[in-house]
Formats: sequence, structure tokens, C-alpha cells
Amino acid sequence: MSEMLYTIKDVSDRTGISPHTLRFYDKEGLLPFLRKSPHGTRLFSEEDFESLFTITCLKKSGMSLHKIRDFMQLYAKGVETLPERQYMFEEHRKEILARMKELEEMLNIVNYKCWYFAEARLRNDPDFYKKLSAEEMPPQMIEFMSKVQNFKQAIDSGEPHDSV
Amino acid sequence: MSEMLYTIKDVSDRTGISPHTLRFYDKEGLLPFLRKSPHGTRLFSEEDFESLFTITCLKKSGMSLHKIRDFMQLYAKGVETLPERQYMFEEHRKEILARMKELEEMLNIVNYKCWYFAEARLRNDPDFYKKLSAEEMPPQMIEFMSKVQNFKQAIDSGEPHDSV
DNA sequence: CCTTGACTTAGAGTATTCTCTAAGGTCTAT
DNA sequence: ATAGACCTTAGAGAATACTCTAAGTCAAGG
Repeated sequence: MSEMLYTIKDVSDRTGISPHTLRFYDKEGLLPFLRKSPHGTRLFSEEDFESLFTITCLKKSGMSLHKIRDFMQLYAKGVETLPERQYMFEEHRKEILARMKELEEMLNIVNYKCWYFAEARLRNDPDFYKKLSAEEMPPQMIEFMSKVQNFKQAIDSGEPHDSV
Repeated sequence: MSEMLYTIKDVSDRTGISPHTLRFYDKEGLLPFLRKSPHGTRLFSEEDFESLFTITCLKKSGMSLHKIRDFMQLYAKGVETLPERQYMFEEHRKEILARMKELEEMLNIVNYKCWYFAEARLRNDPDFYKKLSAEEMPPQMIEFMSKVQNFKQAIDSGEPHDSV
């Protein structure tokens, strides 16, 4: 059985990555594994799909094309770059976890805001929250307010200006 | 007690948002609540910090400045836009949840890759995975391989080209 | 044979989110 | 009054990740 090779169009149809983008990735050095036909046509092998899959995963998880290129270049160099590649992935893993934590925090804020909008509509009063006693405030509101305080007092050594 | 007002520099020092960026946000319509002094100096009130906090949260959670502007414009219009603002936040909440789910999936892939690199170094063989029997493969590897298959066969009606 | 369509290259254009520069006005302290 | 720090505006430049255009090559189908 001869090796099956795919054209840029085949790959585009299968992966949903446009031929334009594939050529762009190639130009940027993200596809060092790529072979070319005698007249320069890009040829993708069965194995290359795994690399393309890895590229889309790294991208979706927030890695820049620049870093992805660095990784793919190491990959192309072979086994002796395994330690570097491992390090890159360990670091990237930490970044994903940090991003997930940040998103979770932001979700809390947005959840509070959703509650606020529902409540404000119910009462037909956007300022209702200012009139709540400490006992009436739900915990997420207290949390939100304390976060606003933190945000506002990052550096609190200077006196605010009086006036107008 | 007269109202306390803050200059762009004060706000920058407290929030870490550069004066440049604050002016840029103003120019783009993200700060419709802003007042100006007789000679045009931007003046921020105590309350405006909450709006700035909301802006940074929306940004960190992936909302575009364009959408944030739309939201702030609605906010400036007052109580009658509460339903629209509520809708925007409900939708944004869904987007955050979708993004979190995607990140979690990507984390699984990256976790698998971390395992792969550790194992490949241990065995000093980047191709060890090809030699594993079905029983020897950890579940995350089987999952990874099935995802690569899905990725590659998005549209599997066309025959691959033979050759070279 | 000629059209169609996929491929090639180099390079320009787009959207987003800043980031900086230039040119100039105003305020405060010495 | 003059320096220095702050403010204003308009607009250029940068990084990222495409996205498209132009100009041209090549091979297969009618």
C-alpha cells in the first residue's frame, strides 16, 4: 500500500481550516513537517493530522502562533528536544489553569450582575442596592462590593481631589 | 462634604489602567458617565470606579470593547434599558461557560501531552505510543486518539489521493 | 485546444486593542 | 516668569491572526 497524501484542499475540507490559513501557517513556520511535490504543491500525510489537531488545541487554549511555531520547530528537530517540549507543555498547562481560575472569578461577577438586573427590574429601581441593609445583601453582593473597593484602592496613599 | 473627583492620573494610579488607555476608552465611547472640567479635563467620581471595574471584568472574561461600549451606552440611558442589559449579561454568562468548557477540554489534551512527554523521555523513544497494545494505553490516550480521528474525518466522503 | 479550477508566490488590507508621538494648552511651585 | 508636570487632540505605529488580491503555473475534462 502506497502512502496516502492529501492536498491542501483535502485537508481544508476535513479540518475546516481554510487553505489560506494553512498556507499562512506554513509561511509562519508552524508546519515544518510538510512535504512538497516536485512543482511545490503542499502534501499532507496521515500523521500530519495529529500535528494539525495539536496546533488547533494549542490555539484554542490561548497559545500564540509564535509559541506554537517554536514548539513545532522543536518537534521537527526530533527526540533530543523532548525535554524542552515537555517544559513548554508544563508551562502552558499552568497558564490554562490560571486562565480557568480567572474566568471562574469573572463568572462570579457576571452571576452577581445577572442577579442585580433581575432584582432591579423586579423592583423597577436600579438603585435598590444602595438601600439594602447589611443583612439584606446577598453574599455575592458583599463580595462584589469588596472587590470594587480593592480595585479602587490599589494605591491609596494619595488624597483624592476635592471639588468642582 | 463636596463631591470627590479624580483626575485621569489618580484613576490610573489606583486601577493600573494607563491614562492613554483611559483616554482611548473614552474616545471609543466606553465611558459615557465621564464628566469634564470647564477646560476639558476628564473627571472621575467615586461611583465611576464601579463602572471601570465592570469594564475590566467584562474584558477579562472575553467581551470585546465594542460590546462593552454598547453595554455602557445602554447603562448611560438609564432604567429603561435594564431588560437589554440583563439580556446582554445572560448571554455573556453563557459565553463564559462555553469558554470554560472549551478550556477544560483543551486542558485534557495538554494533560495527555504532558504524560506523553514524561513517558517518552523515560523510555527515550518518542514513538513508544505506537507500540502499546490496547490494554497498555491509558484512557486519556485513547480519548486523544479518538479526538484526532474525529478531527481528521470531519467530512469523510472523499477518497484520499494515492501517492507520489 | 481551451476553459476551469486548484495550486503557487508576494504582498496588501482588516480587526482588535492598545501604545506612543507630536504639538500644544494649563496649572503649580519657586 | 519660567520650569516641570499635568492635561488636551489627532493621528501614526505595533502585535496578532488572519484574509484577500494579483499575477501567474499546471493539469484534467469537454
